[in-house]
Amino acid sequence: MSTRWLDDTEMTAWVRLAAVLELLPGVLDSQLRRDAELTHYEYYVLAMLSEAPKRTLRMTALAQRTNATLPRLSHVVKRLEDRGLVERFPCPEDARATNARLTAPGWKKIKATAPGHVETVRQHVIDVLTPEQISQLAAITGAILESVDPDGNLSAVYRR
Amino acid sequence: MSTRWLDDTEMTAWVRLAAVLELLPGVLDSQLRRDAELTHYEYYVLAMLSEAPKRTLRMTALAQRTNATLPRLSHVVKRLEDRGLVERFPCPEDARATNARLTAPGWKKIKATAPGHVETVRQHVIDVLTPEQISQLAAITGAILESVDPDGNLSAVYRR
DNA sequence: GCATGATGGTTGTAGCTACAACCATTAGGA
DNA sequence: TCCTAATGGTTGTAGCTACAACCATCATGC
Repeated sequence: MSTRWLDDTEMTAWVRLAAVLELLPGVLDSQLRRDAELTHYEYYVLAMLSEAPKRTLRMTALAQRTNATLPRLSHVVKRLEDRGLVERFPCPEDARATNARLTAPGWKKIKATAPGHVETVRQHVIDVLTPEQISQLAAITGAILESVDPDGNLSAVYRR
Repeated sequence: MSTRWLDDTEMTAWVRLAAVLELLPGVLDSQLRRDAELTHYEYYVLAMLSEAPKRTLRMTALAQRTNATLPRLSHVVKRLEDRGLVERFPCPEDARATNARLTAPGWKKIKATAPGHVETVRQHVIDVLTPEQISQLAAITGAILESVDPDGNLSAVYRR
């Protein structure tokens, strides 16, 4: 079976997407590390908790919302717990499960950090695109996510 | 100064892009690790060398083409050298510089690996998009790269 | 010539992630 | 009532990346 290579247009799109994949996370990480001593992933964990009812989520649900595996989340939450930004406690309804809850310092942290982070996202993504392009980007990334994660095991959030 | 928060459309686009940033690299990495014992970044290094004249590039040029910092590249090339896929030698014109060259086994490796990798890229990105969306993606990622890397210090490749 | 700064690259190390192994609890049958 | 499989989560460890420190060479001005 012969390979279907990429044509020029496809190659341009892919090479640029690959570059974004490589560079953008670093930009987000370094702003957050500099201003808040958080990685982008840690920020996302705090942000998802801050929007949840009672600022509490089960580990599995939190992993799904943050597009991560459970082992990764477990390590990250432990570190956040050591820093006093999050606390864990056993789930009353299911003894297997663990709940993660944002603490008061965690809430203050995310409140203080959000504006700078949103500004960074605007600067490098949103504000460099036209409104049409923003809609296009949502459709394109939606299609990619469908194929990367067809069952929505991770990232339930991106579905409308 | 008050924060300009994201509206619904902007938020959808950003959340999905963030999910792609988190999930797609893992998909690419695991295919390559499974089929060729290479990370996506290592693959890219070999691929850029394979397209260069004499399959040779200076470390700085290679770092630029692969969107990486020099320290990162240096570590990766050392590992590839240990595996016999790449070799390094001092640059004749500038004694400060180092050239990296693809070896014969490295050439065979990239030749054998490329079809499977292209297939993965097609499956998860190219083939899930319409031709219009592929053009849109190139424009969108181009704009993002302009802001992330305005001087083209990294990633000179994405420029037309 | 020879300082001084810029350029090109390597190395050491701390910290995060992936993967696999593992344990506890729950659910579903027979 | 067990037995088994599935679910929910944690832990250990190897391996990669980021950051800073470092060294050598080149270029410039005087």
